Amino acid sequence: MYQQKYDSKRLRVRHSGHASVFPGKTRTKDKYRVVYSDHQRLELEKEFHFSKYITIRRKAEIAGQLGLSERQVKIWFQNRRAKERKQNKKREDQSLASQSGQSPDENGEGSCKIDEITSSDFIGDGPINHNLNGHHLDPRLAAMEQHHHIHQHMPMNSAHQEDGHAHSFIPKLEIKEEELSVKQEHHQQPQQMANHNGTSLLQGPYIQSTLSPQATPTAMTNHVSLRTPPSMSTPTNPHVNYHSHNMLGRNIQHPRLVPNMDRYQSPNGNFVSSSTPTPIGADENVVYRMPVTSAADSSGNSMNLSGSSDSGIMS
DNA sequence: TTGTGTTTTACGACCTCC
DNA sequence: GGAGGTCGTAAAACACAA
Repeated sequence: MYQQKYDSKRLRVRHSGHASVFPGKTRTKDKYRVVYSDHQRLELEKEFHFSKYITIRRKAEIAGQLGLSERQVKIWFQNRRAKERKQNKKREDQSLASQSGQSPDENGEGSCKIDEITSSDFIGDGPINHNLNGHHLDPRLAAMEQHHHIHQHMPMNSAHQEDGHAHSFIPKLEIKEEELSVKQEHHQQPQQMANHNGTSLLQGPYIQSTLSPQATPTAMTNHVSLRTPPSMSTPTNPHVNYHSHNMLGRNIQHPRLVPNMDRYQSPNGNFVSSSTPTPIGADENVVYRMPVTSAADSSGNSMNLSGSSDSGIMS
C-alpha cells in the first residue's frame, strides 16, 4: 500500500546509480545517516535473498564492492532481518484477523500487497513475479533492476548463479571469467545434500517454490542453499537448542551457533570439518538454508529450526 | 508549504558463543 | 573480551494529502 507508492516514487524521484550522499559516513561523523544508492540497496537485497545471514568473507567483499564499511553491511543485514520479521508478524496478524471472520479488505489491504513481499515470500509460497528468463522476481527488485538495467552486467548475481544456484530472482547474466573465479570462492559447488539420516534435503515448499518454471531436477540438485547445518539436522548436536529465552523472556536466536559449527555435511551424509577440503570444495562460505516450514520468527514466537527465516551461514 | 506517516540508517542495550 | 545476534529506538529521508 503505502510502501508500494513509496518505493515507486523513490525510484522516480531519486537519482540512481550512486549514493545520494557520501557512502560510508556514520552519524558519529559527518552525517547522522546516509542514504544508500539504489545500486547499493539492490546488491544488498540480492545478497539477502541469497542468504539472510552474510558470511564474514562476503561481508568484506560486498563492503568493498559497494563502498560501504563492513559494519554498515552488517547493520544493514540486521535491519533487513528485522524488517522481514516485522512483515512476517504483520502478515501473521492479518491472517489471524481474517481467520476470525474479518476479510483482509476490511483492513484496507488487498489480496496481495507489494510492501509485504519479503524474501520469505520469495522463497516460500508468496506472490512472485517472473523476469524475462522465467525466474521469479521480487517486484521491487524487478523495478530496481529495470531501473538500473542491471541484467546486463551484475557480478554479484553472477557469482551466485554460476554455481548452479537456482536463485529465484536472479536474471540470466553474462559472466566474465574473472567473475567466475571469484564466484567459486564465494559459494560452493552444487551438491545434493542428505542429512545424517540419509534423508534428502530436496524437499519442502522452499524447493518447490524457489525453482523457476523451467527448473529441472538438476537445478534442484544444484541448489547450493539446500545444505543443512548440522545443528539443524541432528538432535545429537550440542547446539541443537538453537533458541533460548533471555531474562526478559525474549526468544533469542543464536546464529553464531551455526557459523561456528565448523562442520558441514558432505554429500554422503557425513559431517566433515570445514577446514578439511572435500570433493565439493567446502570452505567457510558454505551457505546453509533450510526448506521453509515455518514463518515464525524470533519476535516472541518459537522458531522452527527448519524455518526459512532463520537460515544459517558459515563464517 | 506543511503536517503526518512510513521507511531507512545507525546505534545502544542485552544476549550467547567461543 | 570480542563477535554478531535481536530488540527497541532516534533521526534523516521520503511520500503524500491537505
